[in-house]
Amino acid sequence: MDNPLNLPPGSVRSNFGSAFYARKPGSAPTAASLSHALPLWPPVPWPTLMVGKHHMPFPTQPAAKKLQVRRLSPVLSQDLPLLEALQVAELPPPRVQLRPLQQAPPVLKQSLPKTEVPVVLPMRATSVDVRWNARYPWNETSCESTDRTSTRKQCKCKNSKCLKKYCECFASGGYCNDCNCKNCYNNVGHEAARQDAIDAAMERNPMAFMPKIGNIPPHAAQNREFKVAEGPLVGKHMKGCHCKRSECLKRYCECFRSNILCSENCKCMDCKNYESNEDRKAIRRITRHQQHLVYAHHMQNPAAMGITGPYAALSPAAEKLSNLAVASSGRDQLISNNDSSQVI
DNA sequence: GAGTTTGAAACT
DNA sequence: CAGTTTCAAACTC
Ligand SMILES: [Zn+2]
Ligand SMILES: [Zn+2]
Ligand SMILES: [Zn+2]
Ligand SMILES: [Zn+2]
Ligand SMILES: [Zn+2]
Ligand SMILES: [Zn+2]
Repeated sequence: MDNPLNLPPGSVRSNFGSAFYARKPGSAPTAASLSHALPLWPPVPWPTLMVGKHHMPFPTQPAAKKLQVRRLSPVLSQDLPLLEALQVAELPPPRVQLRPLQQAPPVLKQSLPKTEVPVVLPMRATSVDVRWNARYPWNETSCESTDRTSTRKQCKCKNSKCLKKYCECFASGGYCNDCNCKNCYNNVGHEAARQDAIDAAMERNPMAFMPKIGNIPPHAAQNREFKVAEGPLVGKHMKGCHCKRSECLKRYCECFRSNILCSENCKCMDCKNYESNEDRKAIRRITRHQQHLVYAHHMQNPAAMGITGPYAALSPAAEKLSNLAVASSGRDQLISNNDSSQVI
């Protein structure tokens, strides 16, 4: 969505490989990594892997998981098409393919602070969500909002020209569109510079524009049902987070903001983003509640939402709840007890 | 709205 | 690779 103009989108699809390779014939490292990466990737971006370690604080199981997977080639061919269908995403296109398409969709933007749903694609097939970048969860579930609102957040970059991954628009492979950035080069008027930036980012990290969250659902994928909305979490962050102070229960954590549990890929400290954690459950509960409130509010007065903080648009009641959540996560005592019963 | 905190991305 | 700096979002007040 949002990629208005341009589109690079396609990229994802079938052309991963080509895209990668396409660019600089020269870069050795890149090529090397890619080559080995390629085989695995095509379809679902991150097939699976697993393993690992993870220090789970408690007994809980690693939520994460174990999945196994296998399959490679066969999948490839199949999946590709699927992916293509589902995803519309955008990826920075290799230079070659740029297409000047134009026009930007209307895009509506906005939404609540939204939580990001990781998404699950209910639909057809397969799978997974692929979000291009955890930093930007825009993904909306297809069913839900798909049509309308293509939610996208507007960046407010000031020093990066929106040509570094610090910019969420750029990081997600999209162009800035109706953002509040300054000195923005992430637009069709600066295509050359943008492409150079893409190349540079890819050179630093060949997987720079690959989805950060991989799902893995061999079987899950096949079962359409899944838990559609909400569920906690399907998928895992491929690089894992490295949080030190947020306990992975604040949006500073990419796993948390993508609504997925931390996995063995994460190297976080004092992580509470694991299945059995009570603080996490409480927060999720509240978040959900907020969404409802917000949604309701939104319905009433669409114009109301703002840009402000996460809870800004919430009704007072919601705000209180959110505060409560925060407090609880912190360390207070009461929280947990109070909720003794519930949760998810 | 200004100021602080946070962790990814970039840089050395 | 580790350590540091930069950056913009998330959060706080
Ligand atoms: Zn930007
Ligand atoms: Zn932008
Ligand atoms: Zn911009
Ligand atoms: Zn984390
Ligand atoms: Zn994590
Ligand atoms: Zn964690």
